[in-house]
Amino acid sequence: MVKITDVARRAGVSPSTVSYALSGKRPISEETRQRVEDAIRELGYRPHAGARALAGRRSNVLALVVPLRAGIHVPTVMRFAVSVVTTARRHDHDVLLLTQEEGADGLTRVADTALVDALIVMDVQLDDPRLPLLRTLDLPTVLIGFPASPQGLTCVDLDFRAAGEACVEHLARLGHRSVALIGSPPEVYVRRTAFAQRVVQGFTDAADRSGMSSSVHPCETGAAREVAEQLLREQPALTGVVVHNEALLGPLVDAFADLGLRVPADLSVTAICPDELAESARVPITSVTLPTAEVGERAVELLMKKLDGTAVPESTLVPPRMTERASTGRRTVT
Amino acid sequence: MVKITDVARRAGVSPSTVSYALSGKRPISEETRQRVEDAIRELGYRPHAGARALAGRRSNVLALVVPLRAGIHVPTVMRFAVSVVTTARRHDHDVLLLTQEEGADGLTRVADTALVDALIVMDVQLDDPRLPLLRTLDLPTVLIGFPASPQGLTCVDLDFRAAGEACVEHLARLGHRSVALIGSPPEVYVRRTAFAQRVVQGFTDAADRSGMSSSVHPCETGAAREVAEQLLREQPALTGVVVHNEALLGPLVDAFADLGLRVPADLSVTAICPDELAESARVPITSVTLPTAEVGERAVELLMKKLDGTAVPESTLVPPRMTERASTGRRTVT
DNA sequence: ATGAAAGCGCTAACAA
DNA sequence: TTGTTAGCGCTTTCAT
Repeated sequence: MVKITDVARRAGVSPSTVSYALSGKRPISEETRQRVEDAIRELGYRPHAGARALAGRRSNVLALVVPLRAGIHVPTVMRFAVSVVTTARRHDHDVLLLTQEEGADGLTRVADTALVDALIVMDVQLDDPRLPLLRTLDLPTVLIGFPASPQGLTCVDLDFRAAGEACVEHLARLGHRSVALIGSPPEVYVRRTAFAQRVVQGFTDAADRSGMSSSVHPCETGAAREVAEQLLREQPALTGVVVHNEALLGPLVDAFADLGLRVPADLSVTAICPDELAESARVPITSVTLPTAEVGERAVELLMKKLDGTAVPESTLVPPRMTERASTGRRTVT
Repeated sequence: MVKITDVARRAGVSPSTVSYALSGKRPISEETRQRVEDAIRELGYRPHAGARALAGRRSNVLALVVPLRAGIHVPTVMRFAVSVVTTARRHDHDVLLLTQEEGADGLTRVADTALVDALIVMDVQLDDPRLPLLRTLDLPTVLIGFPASPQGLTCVDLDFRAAGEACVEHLARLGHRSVALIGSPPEVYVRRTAFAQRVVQGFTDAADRSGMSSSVHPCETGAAREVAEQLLREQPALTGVVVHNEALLGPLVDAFADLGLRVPADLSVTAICPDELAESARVPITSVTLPTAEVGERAVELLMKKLDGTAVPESTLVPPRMTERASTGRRTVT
């Protein structure tokens, strides 16, 4: 194994000079820098990660904690992970993969052993049990998602409020006057995450601003047919719906068809969901996507700032991006 | 930060005794071991990973290289990754996530910097460009999948040959006498991976052994209808098919339905694919699953053996596991 | 602009 | 069974 002293000898300089040439932490004359670089290349030198971590108190590794629970959209998680790895590499960091299964212990472990020097935690819940730990751990951390009290933490997520608004505004532009939101199952609103409520806020505010009539329906998986019937019964003027429920999107579109409603001729449908899903419905759905790659990138960049001591905002909301597909059209007055 | 000398002082022993108590690499009297353990617990000591890696020449981290290319089944990759992480943790190792994108350079990097001390490489191709490197790298490595020349490498995968056989034998037991294999696109057989040919071998051999008439059809994505029609035309006695083509499974079942063939009444369908896919077809498909979790587990265990110098077999074939669903039934003689 | 040298926290000879 | 000690390969004061 070739080490820093080998490089130093070959370049005719001291080890510290090699180290500084590598880190740029002190000025090196152009000439020495060149000699050092040559020596490094000729010998194929690569600094030993462990030695670096020990002496430099930085492992250049960050941990990514991925969720396992049922109901998670696996391709989304994977894309997020890939984006984190790619971005981390651009910043000369590697990524250690942790599963949620290890829980809080896993976090203390990698922190205490100095295996990693920063943390990205996905799928943060409103009352996430890891929060107290994360607050005391004093490892730079970025959360994906917003807990109930995000004070003192750094959180990133899609701007779900704006996503709700975007859907409504899209429908408004198409002339629709009466809209409904098909939301997540009731327990999601109560227990889990903040994003469901945010969508509702955005949806309702935008509808009010546009003077549209609107209704909101938290909705169980499997209840597609019931909800579709209920909508027709209770809101006969309805011509636009926003679906924020991955499991229900397909079945709902099917149910509308069964009830003789053509999409988009009779009913325009928008959704907040992974593009993949929107594309694979029987009618491709106009949707606001979860900008996985962008969120991953932002998370890593925030972490890098924190690592070099820069202050970062507590909350980062990634703006929604809407893709128009076949499921929305102008309101046809009959 | 509490370090080994702190523990040693508190327990009234030398640092090396603490180290040995931790590693078990030399006998420690029951009494000292107890004192050391107490001290560790009281102080909340955790060994510094970098220091360990430097002094012990072992990072206790292994790298997992995941594929990115289109056509890969993302949930399968993710499940595999989770299984690798879980198993690695059981063996006191962590997992560094690398993307295929980094290519061979990524492998040299983590090897040369001693960041990891073993490698798991997924999605190995017949003529994988990383093979020469992997052979010279002299890092313990396990490949998922089989290259053209696996000599000197350690490979794990589903036993695709047995999978092909299992499907045919299942159909044979149900009384079917004429079967067809719908395979991957032609280029897969030529270019990519060994598993496609293996399925064909297993399929053909088993059909021959049972005295069944059989045919094999490499098949492009999107050609479902054509293939279905061709099968009916050329093999009128056909009552059983084996599908080894993830993209085609659903469309094919649809095509059979369109052509008036009831599954399983007129035609029994089996597949080799992720369970997820088999379950979500319009008729749940009897299938041989890719035993992701088991392959991940085996890969890690092989690596652990290699790490402590035990010889391991070059090739590990995980036996297929068949799940009977609604798409297969007894041949009905008409 | 560069060098010398003291650690970083741990492991593993070597000694006893 | 335990202790002493010399590194592991790098970073970073402190000097010059």
